[in-house]
Amino acid sequence: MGLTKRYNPHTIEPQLQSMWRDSMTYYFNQKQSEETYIIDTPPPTVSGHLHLGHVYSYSHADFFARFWRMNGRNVLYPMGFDDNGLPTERLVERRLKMSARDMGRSEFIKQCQKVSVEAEIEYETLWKRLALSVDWRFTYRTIDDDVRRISQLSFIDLFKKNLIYRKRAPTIWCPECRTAISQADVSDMSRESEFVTLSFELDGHSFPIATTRPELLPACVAVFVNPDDERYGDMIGRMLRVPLFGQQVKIIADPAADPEVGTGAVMCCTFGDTMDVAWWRTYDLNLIEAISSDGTMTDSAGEFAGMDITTARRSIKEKLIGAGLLDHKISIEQNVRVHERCDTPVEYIVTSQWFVRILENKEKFLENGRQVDWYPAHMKNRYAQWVENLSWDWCISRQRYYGVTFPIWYCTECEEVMLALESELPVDPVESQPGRNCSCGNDSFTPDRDIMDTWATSSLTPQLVGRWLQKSGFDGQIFEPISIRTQAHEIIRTWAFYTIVKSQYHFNSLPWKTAAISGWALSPSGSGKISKSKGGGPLPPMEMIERYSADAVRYWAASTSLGKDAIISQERVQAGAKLVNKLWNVSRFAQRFIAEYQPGKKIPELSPADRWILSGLQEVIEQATENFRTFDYATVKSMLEIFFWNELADNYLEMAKQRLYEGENPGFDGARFALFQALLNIIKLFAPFLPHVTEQIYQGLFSRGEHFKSIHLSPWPEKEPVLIDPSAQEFGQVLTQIATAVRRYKSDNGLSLGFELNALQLATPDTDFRDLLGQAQRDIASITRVKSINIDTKTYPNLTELETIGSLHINLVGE
RNA sequence: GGGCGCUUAGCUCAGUUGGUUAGAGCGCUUCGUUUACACCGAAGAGGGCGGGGGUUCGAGUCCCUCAGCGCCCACCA
Repeated sequence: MGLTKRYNPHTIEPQLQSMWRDSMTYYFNQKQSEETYIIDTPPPTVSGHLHLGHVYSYSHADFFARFWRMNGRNVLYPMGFDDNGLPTERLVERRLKMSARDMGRSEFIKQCQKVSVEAEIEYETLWKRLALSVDWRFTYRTIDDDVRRISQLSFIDLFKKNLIYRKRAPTIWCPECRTAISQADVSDMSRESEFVTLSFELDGHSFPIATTRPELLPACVAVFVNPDDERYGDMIGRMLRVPLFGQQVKIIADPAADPEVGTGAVMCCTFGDTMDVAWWRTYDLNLIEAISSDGTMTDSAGEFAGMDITTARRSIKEKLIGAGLLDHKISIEQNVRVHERCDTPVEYIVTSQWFVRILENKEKFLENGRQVDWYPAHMKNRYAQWVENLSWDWCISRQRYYGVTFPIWYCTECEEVMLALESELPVDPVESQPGRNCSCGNDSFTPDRDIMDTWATSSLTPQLVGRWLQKSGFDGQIFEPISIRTQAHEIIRTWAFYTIVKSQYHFNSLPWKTAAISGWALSPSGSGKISKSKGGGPLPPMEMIERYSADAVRYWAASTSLGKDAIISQERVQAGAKLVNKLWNVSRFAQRFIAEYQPGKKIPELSPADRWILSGLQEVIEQATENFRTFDYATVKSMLEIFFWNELADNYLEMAKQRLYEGENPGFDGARFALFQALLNIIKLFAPFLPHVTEQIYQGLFSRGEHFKSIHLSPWPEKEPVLIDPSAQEFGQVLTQIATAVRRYKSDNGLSLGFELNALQLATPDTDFRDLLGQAQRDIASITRVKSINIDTKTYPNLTELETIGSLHINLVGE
């Protein structure tokens, strides 16, 4: 099969994708005994729209998959979909403009499933079009039965190991989503806020206290001052009267109260922030719940009961002003903690939730983090810092609907937990009953109606991928660390951390040996000029692929190294498209000489140019391989590009052309051999990045000789030590410089590069140098288009001097 | 407040363990249809590597320091 004149990615790419699918190119071989390479790639969560950030980091995983596959590993590269949980729920609520509560549990779940399926199709279509070399037979969905079974089993295992507990306690709460959330679900948001100073009352006198949250006055249970604050020294232990609400609260001294802030006295409410929670615990204070789980004020707020938080704050302030109890207010920039899924400020309210014990094992998790190889290495710090700063156990229960249910019921008599049996999993406790008696003899139970945090399930992806407990999968079960986790940096604190937790608790092992952390793709809009000059933001991934090709988009994704954020750049994608085209054209040029050719065992006689390019090739093979092993795909890509374009295409081919065109001549075999080797190896090295064009070239020129059905199943290049020749590489530089000197002459004189010059004189007193130049006569003549080359010991008068390189003088004869 | 990363041509980025005149792509200038390619080729212009100090025969490359940007974490009455 020959190469067509033009390479059209829009038709070829889908054709190749079908071919790979039909010939099961990316299948993991379950029977094969070769070393496996198992990839734990993020199951994307339903987000509503796909962007190039997805393409960016998933491409990186695919580079590794393809590299290791060509290196003989039996690669298992599955895809998953994290369809359960709040992201899907939020999306459904947004789309239908209706809350889950209003829709009803079963209808809502139905809608979530529908949206999940649609989103998954969209993802799968994109992944396939991008040519991720996924084995789609192993796809998992976090809402599927077998995944729910594993997730519930995980719960039961943790329960039996006493690593999980249920407790009624202050919990981080999202009033918008009306569920408990975990520390990891919280992020910061900066906003304008009003810091007001209120008059508390001490023995008939005003006692000013500043706060941003006057609506919490009904929940005020104490006031704290710093023990060293002279203003308050004699007031400690006395009682204050809370404005408007009238309850009496004690003044307590605690070093955490900062004399510099506000009036130095701070009210403690149950609960305004984590400090309040800590004080409440330490001093065993009263509990007054001012805010209910739906984000409205409770009866404790008296006339303000039922108002939402913002309205209550405003109303209470107005009332305070009216009563002359609000001294003054100032505007401040305040950082508030918000639920990252909806940006709603979180509250701390007392509820019963399930927690996984993580605080007591921080040290172990830090140790495990140190044992993982992080790429880039500094991502390890990010993990460590998160673990060190953890201050809550992992709350895994959510008062939501679409997710994995807890496999438990509570006895209506003694409230003891009844676990489902492993054989019953997956189970929805709302839909069934234990069918056996509680240890107290009672046979009536209430189900746990919550669902699990989505991370409680996705933290098991190494086990899902490893087919934990599935007899239908591999022989045996894979619990040992799998090869690699690829993910972006923002979910180190969630996905990476929780995965380490689960593997530790279930198997006392690491989940994976290596974590490769990608950065983000950033929109160019923030950086000014680019978006202005090109108009508008980045294209959606599918449009980008359609406009330029999947290979071109992948090229962009390979252009910024692991861990770094990449600006989305159409220019960069375009450069990828040009590279694809160049690869095609070089191959079309080569086709004429190597289509029927198969190099023999014996290396033919090589010209200096042949030796130069072949030695350079060995160096590229070696360095590309080394860099790929340390996940530095970006260096590999750029090194290949320079070698291919600047050295092979721009210079070597010009040096070899004469010998190639002439056919049977003493230099022909060498040129053909070098061209064959260089091109075959280059397309193999490019294959992980540009799977389509390299495959098409391989099918056209090389597969017949190599006997592999796909370049992606062919072996990765290995360097040939006999072809390594440092002096040839040095001399290659000289050849290039001679070419440049002549090209400059033509350029300066407005001559075409094809213009035939009569004679070139190369003069040097160095005998060995002259000998080499003699061997390279045809190489030089070919690239310079000079009819004759005179090699002399010294220059003569009346020559046009073009360049001097060391002892070598390059002169033009008689023009 | 703590941590991490970044700061190299107009733009987007490479610059290995410190070593000759700092690189690429895009953009720009001039020129050019050579039996692969105008999605091309050639020749150029353009930066002295954020500021300052130091180590060294020699530093984008190591050390100190300052500044700006970004991210993470903490605080956030």
